[in-house]
Amino acid sequence: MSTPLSIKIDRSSPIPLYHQVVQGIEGAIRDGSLASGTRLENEIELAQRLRLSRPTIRKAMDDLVQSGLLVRKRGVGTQVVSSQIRRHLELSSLNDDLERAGKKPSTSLLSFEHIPAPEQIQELLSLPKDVSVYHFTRLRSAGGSPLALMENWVRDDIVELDEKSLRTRGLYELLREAGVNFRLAQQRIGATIADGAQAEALDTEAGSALVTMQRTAVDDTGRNVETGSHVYRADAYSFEMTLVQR
Amino acid sequence: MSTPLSIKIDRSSPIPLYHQVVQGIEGAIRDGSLASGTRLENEIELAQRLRLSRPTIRKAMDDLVQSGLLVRKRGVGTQVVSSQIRRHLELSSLNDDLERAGKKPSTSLLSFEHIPAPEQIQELLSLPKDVSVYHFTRLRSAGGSPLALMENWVRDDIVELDEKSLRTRGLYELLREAGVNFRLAQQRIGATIADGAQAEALDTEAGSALVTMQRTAVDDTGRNVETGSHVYRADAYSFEMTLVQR
DNA sequence: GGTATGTTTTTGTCAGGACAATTGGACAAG
DNA sequence: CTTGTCCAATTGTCCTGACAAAAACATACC
Repeated sequence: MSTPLSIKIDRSSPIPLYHQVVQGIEGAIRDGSLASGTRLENEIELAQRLRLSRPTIRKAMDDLVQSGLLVRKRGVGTQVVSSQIRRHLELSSLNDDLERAGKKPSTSLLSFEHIPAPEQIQELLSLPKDVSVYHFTRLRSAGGSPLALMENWVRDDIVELDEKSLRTRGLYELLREAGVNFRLAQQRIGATIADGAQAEALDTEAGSALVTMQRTAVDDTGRNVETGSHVYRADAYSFEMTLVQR
Repeated sequence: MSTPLSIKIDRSSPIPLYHQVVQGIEGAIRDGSLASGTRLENEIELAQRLRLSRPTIRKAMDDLVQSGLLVRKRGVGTQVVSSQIRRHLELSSLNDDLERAGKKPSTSLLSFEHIPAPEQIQELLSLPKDVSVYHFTRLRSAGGSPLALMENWVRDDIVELDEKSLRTRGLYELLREAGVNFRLAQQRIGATIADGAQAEALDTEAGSALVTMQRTAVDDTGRNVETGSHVYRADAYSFEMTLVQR
């Protein structure tokens, strides 16, 4: 019944053992050797076969259940989840999404300023009084057609931004490079109707549907690094996510 | 520096110990005795004080980090995250806001049928050939004003539905009662503009913005139980979520 | 034939211990 | 004053072991 799983464990690797198991199972699911609905070996057997302890296996399983690839049931076993349901909603950026999809994103910088934080932004980012912000708007296109209009505020005591780097690189890429480790983001997704300016920028018509997204991102030290307000052409973008019952 | 935390552990309770710790810390954060940014005691100390093992404490912390209430850093400690973000996390949607404002949601059933599954639905739910579906549309209102138009398909080999119960009870309530344990849901959020029929049902104007959501839900045995397509008035609803970097 | 009642399988919870990796600060060296 | 080095604190990883709880299945009994 249970499918034997071939995973290589490299004990000299710097990658934690449990994560090697995660990668192994993830890979097996992706390349089809673990079909959806298959029952895995039980934890104890798997642990013995890989010469790992049961807690290590369980830690790996926990991660996979959390990311929605496996389903566990006491007394029954662990199954690969239905293949319709898959992946998503990581803390990623539009830029990452597009690159992953193999589309070449391009960005044009519509405005850029370095200013004292407006009151509302100061509150949103919980800024000390003396910290200023970068404020800029960008237009992101993929495959030649405009996709998103993005307005962002970034505190200036963490990273130094300039127009040139924003033209060529993604914001999250730049922040990560500056040593920012994102931990949390809070976002709200809604809808609106394109006004004249938005329609023109996005090469669509006033009155067409737009997806709106506001996001505030927090780094590992608890600072609110960035907040932004984005609009996407609804005919070209939607948010996909997998929710896991805990 | 670290704040001493008073949590009661009841070893005779059926609630797992680690979850009692989760509840305790959650409570302390919510009622303000653990202010945002506070550093917790370190894991070992906390474990000793509560007379629990470190793995148990860690399991609790894992859950709290996952749900976005805590942030950990090796060599440094564990902190309560910014209250700004937390506030958003609690008001999870405008719908909740409405409920909290004392406006009771109500539902009316607009259509109901029990039919063989259309091809597209059969595929979405991975249905065997002989399974039929319930197909119905509902209108959800809050405080007297319409909020959402919901169209759903449910496979008929898991639960028996009728018009009467759908008028008075929520769909998920009915499914849970029938013994369905949800584990996963995949959803897609986008935007559109209201057509004539939608506008009329939602008491708004054609051409106004709507938030769209398609969802497919999976139970603990891996079956796709339900799929639905909902539209919300954008001026009354948005999706709010907290993403956690893993 | 149907209904209890065990029995087995499997995941869930919990303990205690050991060492590794990272961070931040103190302190010394240049 | 800057840079490098070491140390202490703290979380991260991994192990062994044990028992509880739930589910599925087989068996015995009426």
